[in-house]
Amino acid sequence: MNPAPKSSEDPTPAEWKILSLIWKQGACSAREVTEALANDTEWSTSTVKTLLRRLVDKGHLRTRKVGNSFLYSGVGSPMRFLRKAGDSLLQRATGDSVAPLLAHLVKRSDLSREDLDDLRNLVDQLAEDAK
Amino acid sequence: MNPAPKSSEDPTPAEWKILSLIWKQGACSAREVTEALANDTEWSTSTVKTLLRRLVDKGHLRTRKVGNSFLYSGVGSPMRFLRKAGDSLLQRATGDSVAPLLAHLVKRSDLSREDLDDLRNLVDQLAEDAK
DNA sequence: CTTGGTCGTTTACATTTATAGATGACCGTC
DNA sequence: GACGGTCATCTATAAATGTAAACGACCAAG
Repeated sequence: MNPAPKSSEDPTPAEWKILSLIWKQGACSAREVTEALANDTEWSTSTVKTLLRRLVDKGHLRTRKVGNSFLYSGVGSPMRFLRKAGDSLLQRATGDSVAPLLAHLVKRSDLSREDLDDLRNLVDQLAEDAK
Repeated sequence: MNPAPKSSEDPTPAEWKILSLIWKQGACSAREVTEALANDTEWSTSTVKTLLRRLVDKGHLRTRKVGNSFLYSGVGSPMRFLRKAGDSLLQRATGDSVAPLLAHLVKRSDLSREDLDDLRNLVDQLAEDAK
């Protein structure tokens, strides 16, 4: 069925950096990735290209030939990855720390008023169900 | 001055597993850790001990001699680690995906009614401030 | 058509991580 | 006071990760 994602290995931290950049920017060339990352990192173009290749190998990115070079774009929805990462974060939290952790995340998230409304509705409903 | 926590390096995935276990169980002996992890993993006692040692080296665990063996317990508050992990999770999310991600986490968290109340208050206050 | 730049690919290597066997100290027991 | 079990430590090794130089194809400018 599925195009056999080959090995569904998790991205490494360095790979995450590139992957999330591409989620944010949309499809990018290797050069664009290198430049966009120049703020945080010192990665050489070779390094970036290696990481990109590994992400393609792992099935997280796909390429599209454009002129002489490639455009790299994400495969599958970011949410799939984020959920997985979020779940493992929760697994690390003990019962006592999970509520403060969520509070921290909500504060840091800078949500819009609509998002906050949605979230409140969700919380209300959960509280209802828990009754 | 300080016993030089040496390198405050982040735990690796395998180390996280042990670290969170110890947060949940409180201080544990190497044997207890091995047994508690026997559900998920196939780690030999040697492997567990290596991981424990590395966590001590990195300054994430401290030991206390008890009889012939050691008790390992966490150093510093779990929240410090969780916040850091949470922040990097958020950094991976694009603006569009952060609200659904939080919703997912809140749903998965199985919060108590009190926790839900607290969370709603937080959301209310944030909505207020955002006005 | 040679030069210089840009690309992707190949290969390389040091470090870190995962995983565990071997070793030697210690302790209770027969 | 030798024996069997339990610990922690030391040593070992394969795999993953981070980092990048070297190489060869391609193309635009002189």
